[in-house]
Amino acid sequence: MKTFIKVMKALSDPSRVKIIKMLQKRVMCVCEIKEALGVAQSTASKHLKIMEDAGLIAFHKEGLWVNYTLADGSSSPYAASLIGNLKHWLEDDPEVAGLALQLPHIHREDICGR
Amino acid sequence: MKTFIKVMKALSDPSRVKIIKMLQKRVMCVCEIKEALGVAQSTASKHLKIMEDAGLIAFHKEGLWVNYTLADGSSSPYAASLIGNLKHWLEDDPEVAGLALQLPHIHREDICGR
DNA sequence: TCACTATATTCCAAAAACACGATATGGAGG
DNA sequence: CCTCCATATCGTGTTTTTGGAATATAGTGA
Repeated sequence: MKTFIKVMKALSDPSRVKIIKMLQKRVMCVCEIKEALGVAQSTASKHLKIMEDAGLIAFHKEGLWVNYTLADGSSSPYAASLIGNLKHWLEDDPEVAGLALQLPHIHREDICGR
Repeated sequence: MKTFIKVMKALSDPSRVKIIKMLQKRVMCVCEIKEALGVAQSTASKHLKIMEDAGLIAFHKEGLWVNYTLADGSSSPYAASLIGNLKHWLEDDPEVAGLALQLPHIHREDICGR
């Protein structure tokens, strides 16, 4: 029950759902996510931790950068199923569509080294 | 997005998930649910309203009783999908299994007219 | 209409979620 | 070893969620 609740809670916040939808398009680092969502860096980082605890996303470090990706689903069947559903879900949502449009113009090099 | 978040929030509480699991077995009225969960009547009623708003459950009145059932899924595709998944999910959860065992011994006539 | 009963709603206090700024951590390069 | 930078964590104030008691509502039968 606890692991299930954790996944549901993780998907109960619009910012976190938007992160999932962005990660469907490509790998992202924390500062790119913070930029896309327009939130503080600490806020982005915390959202990512919550979703990682739930088994929704994974990361691998590459020097100073931390690249976040969708989880492969091996850690939580609930997460795996929801990730699958979210492939089609919310594709027509205006906020999600807007993010998809600006995503190609967000590059980590332009954001962090400032 | 809002309707999706509503469904996720509705399923982010253990008591509400337990209600879904019980409604998979049979129709229940508010006082039966309150008894099974061991919560106040107002609490049970509020949980039910949240899930009804999310399109997860439905009710029809029968005199003073209000019978709650799982929704048919016509009001929310997200709810429909999750309800489908929850048919198999959490079947082995100890709390859910315990509820399933005591469910046959809970009758509205024994609870309310007291 | 009046009393009774199952449920809904309101009110309030406690707990959790959330966001931000500030600080800590840890890898990379000199 | 020291500095720099991307990210993580901490501390704090604010908002949302939660649960129960008390009250309101609505259906029923007399």
